[in-house]
Amino acid sequence: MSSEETSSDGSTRSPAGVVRLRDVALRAGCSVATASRVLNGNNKVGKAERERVLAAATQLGYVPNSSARALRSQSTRLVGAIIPTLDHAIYAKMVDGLQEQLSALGMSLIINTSEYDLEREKTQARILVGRGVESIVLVGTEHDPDTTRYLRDAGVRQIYTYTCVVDGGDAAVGFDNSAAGRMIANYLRDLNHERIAMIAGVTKGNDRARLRRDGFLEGLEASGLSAQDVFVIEAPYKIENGIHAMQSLMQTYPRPTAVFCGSDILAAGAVKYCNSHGIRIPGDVSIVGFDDLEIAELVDPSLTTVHVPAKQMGEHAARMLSKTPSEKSGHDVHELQTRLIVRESTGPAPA
Amino acid sequence: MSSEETSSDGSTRSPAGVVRLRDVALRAGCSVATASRVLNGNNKVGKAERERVLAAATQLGYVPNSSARALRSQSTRLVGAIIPTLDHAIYAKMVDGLQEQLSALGMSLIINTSEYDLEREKTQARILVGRGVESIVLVGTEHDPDTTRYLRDAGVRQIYTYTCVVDGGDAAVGFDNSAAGRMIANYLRDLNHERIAMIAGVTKGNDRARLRRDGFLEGLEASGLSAQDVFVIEAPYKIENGIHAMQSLMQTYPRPTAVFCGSDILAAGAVKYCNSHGIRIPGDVSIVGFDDLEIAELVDPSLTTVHVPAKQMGEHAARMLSKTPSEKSGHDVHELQTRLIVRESTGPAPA
DNA sequence: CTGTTAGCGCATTCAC
DNA sequence: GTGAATGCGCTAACAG
Repeated sequence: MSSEETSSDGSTRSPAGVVRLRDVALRAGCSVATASRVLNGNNKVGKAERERVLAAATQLGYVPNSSARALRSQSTRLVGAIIPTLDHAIYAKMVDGLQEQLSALGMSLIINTSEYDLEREKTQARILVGRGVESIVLVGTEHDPDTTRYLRDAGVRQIYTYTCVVDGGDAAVGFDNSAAGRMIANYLRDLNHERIAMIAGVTKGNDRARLRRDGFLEGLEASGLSAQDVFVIEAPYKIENGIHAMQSLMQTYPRPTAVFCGSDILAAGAVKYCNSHGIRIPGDVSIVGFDDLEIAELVDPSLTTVHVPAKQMGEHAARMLSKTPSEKSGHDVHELQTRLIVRESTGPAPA
Repeated sequence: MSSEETSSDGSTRSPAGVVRLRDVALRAGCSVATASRVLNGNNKVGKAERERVLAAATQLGYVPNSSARALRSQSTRLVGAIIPTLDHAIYAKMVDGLQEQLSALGMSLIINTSEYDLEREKTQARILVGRGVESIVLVGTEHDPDTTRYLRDAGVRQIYTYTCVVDGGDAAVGFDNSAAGRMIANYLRDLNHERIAMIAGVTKGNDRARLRRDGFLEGLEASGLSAQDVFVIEAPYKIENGIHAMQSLMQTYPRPTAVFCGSDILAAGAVKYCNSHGIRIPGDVSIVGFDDLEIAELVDPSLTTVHVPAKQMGEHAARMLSKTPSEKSGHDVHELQTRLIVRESTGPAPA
């Protein structure tokens, strides 16, 4: 049995009605090679021939088979991204920007989620390599050494995001988490807070959370406060965790007068706890978030937080990817600026 | 020049360090055909041979080249999704669930965004077909006829989400937007509200927004209220739009005592407006949202809203995709249940 | 400028 | 059961 059918107009088509390059060439009266050249913008083709090919392609609605193209040319224009989860606006925004730019640059994006698990990340990386991605966008600098090595061996470019540290990767676009932490430390100290606590994200396998915390503690030390006295609770980025962590903190003695949260999500939970327990913000306690998500403006009082340009980060990563690595000599780091957004949730330490 | 290198152990590898099936076969001491059979679960292979192949594959870290596999087998195990934007939790959650299940089922996901533009959606669909996706997940039932026809001609399955209406598609997983609208109408009427308004999403090109509105108006009519008297404002799902729309509504006379918002985002804006203008919720006005996002619980007062099982929707879509269409006779619709979540933002109409 | 030729890596038919 | 041979659709080298 033949896998082809001969339709009434004499052309030969695949069963699914998919138009192949051969069909275009047939209609244009040239060889597939010529048709291929035209469709790939190769200049060395006669004007008349070129026009006929273009016309045929349009009329037939030709769409190149990217599997074949990829197999042959070793170029897929495919990029992969492995992020912790899409169910967190800070990552969804980044991916949104990444996708948008990539699409404009003629590349496609395959996404996978790791659920903050470096093991899972490794598995997903292998899958993406199998899919033929030429680059891979990862979150943060900390990864399983196997992952990094594997990707390097496979010739896949690694772009780290939300960080400025390239380490084993090829490029990074993000911001200085440690400096952001220090900035908050200074801000709270300038408001005369002395009893300060932090609700951090889980630092295991998460360098962003760790650097934020460390930078914060460093900043406090530098201002004459002992980091020993700073109570730090770690919790996954969920509202309930913010609530419970704040509850724990409010039961310590002496109570902190300021709490820095590693994410607006945690901060929103903290605010919720205070509101429902008669703890005034910022009268009794000041709360600082991180990320500047929509919720920062919606909670009452609105959150003082650190703005993270997530979408721009994704867009910039896409642009980095569109450049061939050779254009860039060695490691390529692009630092974006975070900035403190002062709203209603912070104030001077109570007298 | 050869494109291969002979490494010290005598095996032949591609320059990029990628392991091919040939390498596995070589190490296992069999032909590529046998290796292929083993790796594809073909039964007709001797036990000893099978074990050796499996071992070799593991040791070498073999990952099949999916371009080659796709080209040969005409099966890519690739699915595409076109959603309005990732910068809206309701879609990000769905994609999160979709991706997770797809990954577990050995399929990969390419995402594209349309920004609520049906023209853009058409373009993205062509790109995805070129990428070889076997199915495509779309949001809603309303699409450019060209898109629908094109996908059908290309043999690509269309799964619609957030809706129960298949129309030109092959399957749908979602909920009854119209029924949800009616449910809210009944709920507000039971609370004795008579002056009722709505802040809807943009209905052009968005059947979900339109059905929600129409169902709501139908429900009000059925309860004896004239839809003529119901003021409806349309606005994109942005907080500021919720603020401005609420401002407009509060300047009408007589003021509505209840406002149904087509999204929690709009509702959150509405709440924010009221809070900053001394309008009591629900004392002066009741507000109902839609989606049940995290913000619904964070705003003060917390939002009465309609719960939409976005993540489950994505998960279910993935499962539908894993079944071959032939297993399902014709159109396949899966309806998920929405439910009313009553919180603090609603109460009886003021006397 | 254009056509002919030769694979990319893999699954699969056909012999054995 | 197993291996050799074939070609999926396309691009790139090589002739002409």
